Formats: sequence, structure tokens, C-alpha cells
Amino acid sequence: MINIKENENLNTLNHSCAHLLAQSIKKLYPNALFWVGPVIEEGFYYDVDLQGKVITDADLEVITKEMKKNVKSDKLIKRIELTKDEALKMFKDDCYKLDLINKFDANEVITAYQQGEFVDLCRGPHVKSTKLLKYFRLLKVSGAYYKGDAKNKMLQRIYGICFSNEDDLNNHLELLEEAKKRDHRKIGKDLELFMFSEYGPGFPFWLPKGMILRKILEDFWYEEHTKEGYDFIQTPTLLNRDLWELSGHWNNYKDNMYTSKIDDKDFAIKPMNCPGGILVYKNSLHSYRELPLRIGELGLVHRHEASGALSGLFRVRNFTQDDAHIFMRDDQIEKEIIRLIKFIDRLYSVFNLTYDIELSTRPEEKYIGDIKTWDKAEQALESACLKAGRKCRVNPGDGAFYGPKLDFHVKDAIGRIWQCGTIQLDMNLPKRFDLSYISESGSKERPIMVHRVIYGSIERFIGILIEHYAGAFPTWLAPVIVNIIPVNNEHHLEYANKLQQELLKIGVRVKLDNKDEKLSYRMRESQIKKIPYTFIIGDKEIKDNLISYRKYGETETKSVLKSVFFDIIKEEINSKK
RNA sequence: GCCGGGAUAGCUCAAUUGGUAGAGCAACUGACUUGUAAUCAGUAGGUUGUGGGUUCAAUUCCUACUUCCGGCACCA
Repeated sequence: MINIKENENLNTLNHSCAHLLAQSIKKLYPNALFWVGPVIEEGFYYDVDLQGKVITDADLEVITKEMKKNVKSDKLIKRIELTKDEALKMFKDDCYKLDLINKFDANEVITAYQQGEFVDLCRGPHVKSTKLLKYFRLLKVSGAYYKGDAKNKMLQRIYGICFSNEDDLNNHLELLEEAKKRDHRKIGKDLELFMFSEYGPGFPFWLPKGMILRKILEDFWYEEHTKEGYDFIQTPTLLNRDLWELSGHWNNYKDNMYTSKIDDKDFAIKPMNCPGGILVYKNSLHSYRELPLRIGELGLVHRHEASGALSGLFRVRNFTQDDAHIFMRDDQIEKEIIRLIKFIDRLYSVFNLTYDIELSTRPEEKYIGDIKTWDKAEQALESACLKAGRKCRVNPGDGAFYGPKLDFHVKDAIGRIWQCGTIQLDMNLPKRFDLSYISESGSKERPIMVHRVIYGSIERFIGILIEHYAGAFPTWLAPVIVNIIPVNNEHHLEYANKLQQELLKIGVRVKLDNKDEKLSYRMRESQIKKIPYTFIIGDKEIKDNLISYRKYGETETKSVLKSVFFDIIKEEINSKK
């Protein structure tokens, strides 16, 4: 029995498993050539060229069997050191390996790893033996461009994951199952929240129940932003080409913009709200006294996303950004960002979402402005983070060309990470649009501009919430909060109707199920629809002025005085629980 | 957009080697009048995603397109 040592961590395990995969493929398909097989967040993959042979799910099973055979045979994984010449010779028939080898200097030591008859160029490290690679699973196969470049040919990429013990593997597979169950596309259909039509690929249709979710999120957004001192605007969907040329979008993104002609002039549907917001800023003169100016817009934008990129509500062709632009003096940056981080923190906590912040800094090459300004802006963002009581991870060189940014990565109920909020400093547009404010001394000064979103896109955020809550929304969000089931549709319907009206009056979204079915049938329906409260109304309840309710996910029923329940539910809706 | 895989009733899925489609749920009708996750019976529901082609015959084979799914590339 071989014990897996603590220091042979998961990455090494997965890396070795990638080699095991390649070894097994080579055995089954001797023509196979291999590009790279790195470790990724979820396991590993290997890019292979099977010279015409297409890998199917059935083939994955065959490959898995072959891998298991190789695990059993307990092959030692040996490290081999080669000179560049030796490596070139050893892999002389393999164009992919030659490509890799040629990146080395002539006198560098090149390492390869060998298990059985299979040798692969690799930096290592690896586990000692294939026998340690017992708990793996091949997950999927797909195409992937050679060197990640869409201009190159496509290789086949096989994904897998490996663990040091069976429990970890099973836990991971269960997590994948759980994620599948929570798929917002499925739940969205089951709960009738939204739909798509082939007549508008990537353009979501909101159904009445989904519309309630939207409206609640929007109302909440307006309320909270009002408290934070934001003003609100709405800018046009269609604006002419000159504006987009001025903003630079026409140049950079015209292929992804929907365009139209009006009276022989080019127009484009807005892919972003900022130019419109900037026009609003420029509509009047601004004094240093009124800064920071916070202008919010729930703006519907359209972008022509590639057909293959579309995916439920996560990637659509029209979506609503919960946008806001903040115009301020440069001495206000830090304070304003601290305030913003605290604000975002407050909003996410309402949804029980935790998050991490990432600071993306100046790109190596493509950036505008001078390095000093960038450094100052980056420092302001970082220190704002710290002063708001949050750590931030730095992602060097990943900022936009026009400025650094803070990205908010939220973690959902099953531990998946989604990028939602972002705070971006913009050193480009204020200049392009010649924005200014009048300073204390009467001079014209250039304001600092911040773009920020919190939900990101309302559509996508709803998708995330659906998966986060698995469709069982908390009361304040639930499209239907109460479902009333009269025990007997003849005797109890009138009372149930009255009760429904009373609840509607105090703002409770309530349905009445008087379908001609048994109580148990209707209870089942109510549970499947994940309605927070199901009422059972019969003789007892009417006589004693009681509400008997069953909460979603629970099996027992509680009975309370009607007035008591009304207080409970009002409190729950208002406290957003 | 690229690679691969799908598309059959509102939903979830069947249909042996090619012989013009079935089930459950939902809907509707009737019976039952029900106290906590599926009462029974009946009715209706389909140009098998769309257009071409092969064939005596196509849901099935070929082809183009549309769209969805898994990735890749993209994501201001």
C-alpha cells in the first residue's frame, strides 16, 4: 500500500494524471501528438492532436479504462535531463514538442518525465508512481485552439480531475451534480422566470415571475443608491456615430455594435452607458463644490456577442448594467472608493454573498497616460481597499487601457466564484470629452471619472441568484411568497379569497390554489415551486382566526393567529430575509 | 466565429437493421370533495427545428441552414 505523502499536493497529482492521460492516449492512438497538459483550477487538461480522429464520450470511457490499467501496473515516473540537442533528437518527429524545445536556449537543461514507454517533455514535478493516480475522472472533451490563438488550428482538449482519495473525488463529482441541479436555465424554465426564443438568440424574455425579481432588484438598487447620494438618469439607446467615434467605441468595437441608419446618418445602439452619461455631465457647468457627483443609470445595452459565447442569462446580447459614473476631484478618490467598497459590501451581504477584491494594474504595453498618474491611481485603489477593511489581491497588468480597476468576485452558496462588481478609474474619457469643473480658484480642472457596477448586469445577477438560492428565493425576493390552499374548495374558498385580498393589500405576493385536486397534490405543487409559505385553510383556521402554514423545505406546519402571521411576513419582507 | 454533440406533444423522454410516431406529467372534460410531496377515467395534443436530396418508403441516411449544449476564442 502506497501512502500519498502530504507534500505531493493536488497540483502535482493532477499534473501527473495529465501525463497518465497522454500515456494512455498514445497507447490507444499511436499517431497522437501532444501539445501541453497543464494543471488548472479544476483539475487538468491535455491538448492533443489525433490527426483526424475525433474523441467522443464513449472514447473517454475507453481511455479511462486504459488509464486505470496503467495505474494498476504501477509505473515509476522518472525524471530525465536532456540537452537541447538531445531533446531535439528525441522528439524529432513531433512538431509540437519541437515548438516547445526551440523556446529553450542552447545550453539550458531540458527535463522530461518517463513512465513506462511514454516520455513527455515537462518541467515537473511529478508524483513517484502512476499508482498514486487512482482517484481521477475524465470530465469532458472539447476543441481548443493551438496556442490559444483563434487563427490556429484546433486541437482536442480532454479535461480531467484527480484527487488523493476517493472521498474527495466523490465530493467533487457531487458538487458538479449539485451545480447541474442549480442550473439557472433549468430553474428559470421550471419556475417560469424567463425564456428565450430562436427569433432572438441571446435576447432574454422576462416572464411575469421573473419580472418580479427584476423589479425588486431594481427598486432595491434605486433605494440604496438614493441613500448613498446618487442621482439617476436615463440616456438614449440609439446615438449617432460621431459620439461613438469620439468615445473610441466605434474604432474598437464597431463589429460588436448593432448599427442602423437614420436619415442617411450612421447610428449605433449603445453598448455602454458612459458616453450618454458624459453628455449629461457636460450639459451644465460644474463647481468643485458639487463633486463628487454620482450619477446612476440602469442602462439597457446591446452587444453583438459571438454566437458560441451565448449562455443562458450569463452571456446575453442585451443586458442591463447597474451603472453609475462618479465625477470627482483627484483628492477625493480614496475617500470615495472607501465609501463605494463599503456600499458594495452592504449590498452583497443582503444576498449572503461573500467576496474577494482584485486590483488590476497598468497593462505592460497598451495603456494611455503617464506612469506617475497610474501609480497614484493604483495606490489610491489599494489603500482605499485596506482602509475599508478589505484585503485585495493584485492582478498585475490586467487593468483596462484607460485605467486600473477593482473587481469584486462573489462566492455563491456552493463555493463558485462570479465576477460581479467592478470599480474602474477612467483617465481616457474625461480627456476625450474635455470634461471639466471649476475649481476654488476659478480655473477649469479635469475631473476624475469612475465607472462602477455592483450587480454587473441585472440579467446575469439574477442568473447567479437563481443558482445561489437554487431557486428557493428568500421571502423578500420570492415571486410568490404565499400559496393558499383551501382544504375544501367549496367550503373554504370564499374565506381563502378574502385572505388573499388582505395579504395583497399589505404587499404580500400571494396565489390561491383552488385546483380540483387533493390537498397533498396541491402541497406537492407548492413545494416544487419553492414557494416560501404554503397556507392550509380549513374549518379550524376559519373558526379560530388562524393561519396554518408550512415553510418551504420544512415538513411540519405551524399555526399562529392571523395578525401574528401578518406581522411576521411584513417584517420578513422589509428586513430582506 | 471555431471544434464536438444535440433538437421528437407545453415539459421530461421512447421508437428494434429506413416501413409516415409512443409514454408519463401538464392541459381540457367528467367522477370524487379531499388536512400536508402525485385520486380515477376519458378527450385532445405532432408536416419529428427548417429547406433540399437519396429511396417504393426517412424521426431514422446525406446536405445546407436555424437554434441549444460542452469547451475554445472573445467579453469595452
